[in-house]
Amino acid sequence: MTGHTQRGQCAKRLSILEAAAEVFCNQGFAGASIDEIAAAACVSRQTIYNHYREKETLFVAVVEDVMNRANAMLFSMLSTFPDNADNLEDDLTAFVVRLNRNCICNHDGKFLRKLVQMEGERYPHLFESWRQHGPGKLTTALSALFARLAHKGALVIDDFDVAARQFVALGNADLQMTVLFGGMPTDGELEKAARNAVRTFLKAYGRPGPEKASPQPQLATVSG
Amino acid sequence: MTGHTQRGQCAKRLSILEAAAEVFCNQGFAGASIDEIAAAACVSRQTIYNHYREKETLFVAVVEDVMNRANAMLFSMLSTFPDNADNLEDDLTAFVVRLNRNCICNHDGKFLRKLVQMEGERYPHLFESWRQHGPGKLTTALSALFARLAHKGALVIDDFDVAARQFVALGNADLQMTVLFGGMPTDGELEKAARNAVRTFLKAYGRPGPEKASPQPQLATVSG
DNA sequence: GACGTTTTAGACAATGGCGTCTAATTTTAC
DNA sequence: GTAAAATTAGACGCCATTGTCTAAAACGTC
Repeated sequence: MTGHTQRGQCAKRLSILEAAAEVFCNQGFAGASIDEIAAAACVSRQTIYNHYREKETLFVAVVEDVMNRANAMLFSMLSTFPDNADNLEDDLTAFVVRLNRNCICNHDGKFLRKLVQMEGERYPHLFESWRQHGPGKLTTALSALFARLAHKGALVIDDFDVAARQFVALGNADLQMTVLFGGMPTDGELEKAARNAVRTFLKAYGRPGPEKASPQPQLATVSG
Repeated sequence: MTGHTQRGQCAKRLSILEAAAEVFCNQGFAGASIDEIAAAACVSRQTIYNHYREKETLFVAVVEDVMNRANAMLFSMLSTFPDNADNLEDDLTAFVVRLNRNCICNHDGKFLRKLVQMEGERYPHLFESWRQHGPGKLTTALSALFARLAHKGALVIDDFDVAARQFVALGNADLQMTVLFGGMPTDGELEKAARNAVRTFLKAYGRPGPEKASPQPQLATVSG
């Protein structure tokens, strides 16, 4: 190894991280065994100890890895905000669908939620970082978006932060159980959930003006 | 033992269940040790094996015990619904405060949430029962309440089930992080969160009629 | 006070996981 | 091709935990 190391290592590393994420997620930190991780990664136990000093080191590395992926995904999502106020309902709906699919209900989202619940108190620094870069970034960005839209007159909002948190909460309202048990909703469920969420959000915060926010005022909602 | 057994046992049983709940919640099933539970319960290890055949038996008993308490609490809450439409905002707010304090953010709520996340896949029957008797009962009851209120003309709702889920989701929107990390919000936070939730809910579903739903249309919201 | 039950402390074997070590083998770099 | 580095399988010591067992103590009831 003459300096820039990585290559054969890299494949093994990724294999280990992936397998460890799976096993930690299913068994928890205490329940996960290094041997099981090694087997799942098709790697010898010693190789794991070669890369990570001990079980805890591996665990922290796994969490950081998943967090990085999740953060990158969130960041790429936040750059696709709807910025003009035409088609606001459809744009927001599409955003919620993608947010739920790519950040909340996906593999990494499930992993982080489980881990925060299970080991959050044991690694406060790790999960404080998650909070800031995940939910924190999301609500901050949403808050800014809503401020822009309110400035344009497309929304009527008194507290942008509250509205942002409520937006996220509404986006998950119909998926709570699926999400809690780790399932992935179907495309249809994602679509329905997002539509219900945005419809209610706009009923509460949409401009009351030209009666355009909700096209069919009294039609039955797509039920969950 | 002359027939109806229980008495000295009962105290020990409760002590064991309480301690086990604490330890299981903090360490997870795999991480919890019988000795630690015994020590926390001020009981010898053999006594535990005397009441519960093995670790898993104890675990199931603990979950069922907590679920029963939580269900009883929820049931008592559901009987205190606001039923008349005057003071709807205040009544709903008070309900959300109590719901969050007594069912969502309290000890048992935290325990069940953690356990559902951690071990839900390993005990599907147990947690299906939780889902039905907990969140299921809650949204059903809320749905019925909203139907009554809509019938009276106090609310305008197209899909009662969706509205019920959204109501719960909004009630937690401002507390997500506190709840996730197992903390108990202060009274002030509970009050603010509930008020924000109900205000938004009524903006979306309140009768638009005599401009009474939101007393100060454009005043700043109590921010979270 | 006597008897049956429950509890207790501790010893005990069995299991399984962690982390180390070694010697052989494979991969990589040059 | 050769040397350095990485990987592997497996054995090993160590420790924690589970669940059993036993003999003594505490308890409750009559």
